[in-house]
Amino acid sequence: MSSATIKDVANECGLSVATVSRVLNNSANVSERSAKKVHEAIEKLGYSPNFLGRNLRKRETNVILVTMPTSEHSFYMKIVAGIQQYCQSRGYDVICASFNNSSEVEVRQMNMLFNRTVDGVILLGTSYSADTLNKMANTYNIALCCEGVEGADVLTVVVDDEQGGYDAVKSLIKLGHRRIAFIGANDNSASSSKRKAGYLRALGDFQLPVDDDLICCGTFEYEHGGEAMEKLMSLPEPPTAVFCVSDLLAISAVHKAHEMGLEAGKDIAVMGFDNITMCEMMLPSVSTVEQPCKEMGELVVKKLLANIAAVGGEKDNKCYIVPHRIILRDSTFQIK
Amino acid sequence: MSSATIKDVANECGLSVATVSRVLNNSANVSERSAKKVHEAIEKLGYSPNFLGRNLRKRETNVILVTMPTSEHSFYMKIVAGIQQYCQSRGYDVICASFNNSSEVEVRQMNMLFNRTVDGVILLGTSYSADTLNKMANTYNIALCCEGVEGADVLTVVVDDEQGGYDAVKSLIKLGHRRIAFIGANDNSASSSKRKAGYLRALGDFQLPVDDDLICCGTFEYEHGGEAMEKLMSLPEPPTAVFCVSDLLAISAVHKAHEMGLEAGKDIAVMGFDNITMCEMMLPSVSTVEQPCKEMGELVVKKLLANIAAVGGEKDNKCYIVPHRIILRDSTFQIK
DNA sequence: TGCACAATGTAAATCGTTTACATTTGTGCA
DNA sequence: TGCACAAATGTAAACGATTTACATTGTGCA
Repeated sequence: MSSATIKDVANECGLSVATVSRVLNNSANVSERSAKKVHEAIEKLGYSPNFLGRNLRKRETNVILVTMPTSEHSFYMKIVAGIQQYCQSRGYDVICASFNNSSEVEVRQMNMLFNRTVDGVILLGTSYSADTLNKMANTYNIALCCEGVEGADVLTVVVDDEQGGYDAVKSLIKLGHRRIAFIGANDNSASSSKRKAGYLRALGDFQLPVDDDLICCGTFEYEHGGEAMEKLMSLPEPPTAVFCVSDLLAISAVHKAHEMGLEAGKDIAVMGFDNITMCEMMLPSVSTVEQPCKEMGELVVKKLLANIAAVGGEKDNKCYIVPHRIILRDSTFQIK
Repeated sequence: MSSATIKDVANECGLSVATVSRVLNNSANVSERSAKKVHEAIEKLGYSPNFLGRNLRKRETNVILVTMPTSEHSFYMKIVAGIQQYCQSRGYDVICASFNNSSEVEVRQMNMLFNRTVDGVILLGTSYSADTLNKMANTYNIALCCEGVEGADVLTVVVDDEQGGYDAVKSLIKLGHRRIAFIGANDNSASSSKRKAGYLRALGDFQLPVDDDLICCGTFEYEHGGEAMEKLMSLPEPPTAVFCVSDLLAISAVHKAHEMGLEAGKDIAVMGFDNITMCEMMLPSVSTVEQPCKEMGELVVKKLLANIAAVGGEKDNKCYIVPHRIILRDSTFQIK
């Protein structure tokens, strides 16, 4: 538990630092006898290599930064778990940083990429424009996950949000619902606006009318779900089902319904998106469109590390679509 | 957005590297005119100092590592938010890493401290023994938060768990409950065992009998809450209230009660600990003992940074107690 | 003019590691 | 035995910044 250097190890075992370094990096051309001596010295001194020195020389850090708008959504942490798992097996470390929805803080954090504190960044949502992202991707290794940016030719891993929205609404229709509301963020969010497009396409496919009163666009904040729900259920002809673009909004809607004396899963069907852990814990449990968080995290970091390893070569800037899945629980029900 | 070096900056503004460095480090004896020129050059080149080079020389990294048993509990992320906020204002960065309840991974992560990749570590729960922690604290800067370790003379920030348990149970007693159960982890967890001690003291103070059938020790896992609840409510004489050592366990208990046809807040009172965001979102909302997460995070990192700054001096290894607060919501009720 | 002092430059050392290149050692074969 | 060649090891520069001793220049004031 000390701070021995490679020099100390070299002295201890009577070899040069170069040889010690070679042993450390499993390079060829080291005799077994020397390797053994080095390992003994390392053991004895409790030596572990200093990352700063190593990385300064190697011009890489083996650290991946994950940035997110807020760290308090368990959805993000699920993705981080997937990223971490894959990184662990590849000798990379993961830094998480949330920029609290402040683009100023986000810029500050991205400096870690520019000054080579980290080898790559995965953005779980961003305030950067497609243009800026494209420029960054030229020089540095970045990737988007969960939340794509229209027009950004950057490595991206997302579910098919439009299809997810479509499938969610279709499943409500299959349950007999005809008057289905939408609660989402505004169209600045790519994911929200695509899920809305899916909602509209499903209505169209099943010859259901689009009623603007049933479409509530606002933010991803918890409060918006309840406010929208209150408005919806006070309509002369309220919906029998609500599709929300996030589980948090759905839970807020369930909550507000309860306050209004309505029971989700009986008086009103509520469907979310993401499948955060809370969905199962809620009473009633919340139906949703599952995003395979862990798999998304693993995939995005796998591709990102491949880009980092591809020194001179062409980088992968494709958009990967991972499969979503409808999960019906107690907050939705069949209309008789 | 390039990777200019301090040399490039020096060339750009026609000054020497030394002067640029002096400006960067706010050292005295630099004319305003030069400082201005340097800043302009920095601006123009988009320069930011290479973290590795700087910190290798300065023997510090300005990074704090926060380790936790799992990243998927929002409770931890609330504390991290507090830590981050304070660090941001002090020019420190925060790394989060969860060791997934594996002491092997935890050891691996702590290497970041030993090889000087980070300046200090805050442990939100640990598998290290008091002995090992004490040894570490001799050479390195570490702190415990939320979960203390008995016998560890290490900087610590916690609530008074015993008193928290006491107050929770006392508040249930004040609501008229006489038969109160306990759901907790086993006594390896300092926090759980202290909260249990508080539970027992409260029963004693109010002359209520201790019934071993009402004491369910297991783990912090979600499942344990439900299992314990099932056992409790199947007793010949079931409790009218349950105190759980975490909100997650409480929510699990509420859930199981529901499955058994019992309504928390009406048929059985349930009280948790922590005040995670989910408490307010649940139906019924969950009564709890609040831990001031953000304040705890700020306090622990403030003290840790002070220790880091105190180069030669004596380190602060005190245990700071922050105030908890009882919050009564819908999952508890007055017995008539 | 000359002295003191502030501002700046020069250049080397340093942090811990990796690595290109140089050197030594060892082995097999003629 | 001696030579060639490979294997093993050593040497020293490099990575990018900071720090420092020392040298130089410029400025104001007595």
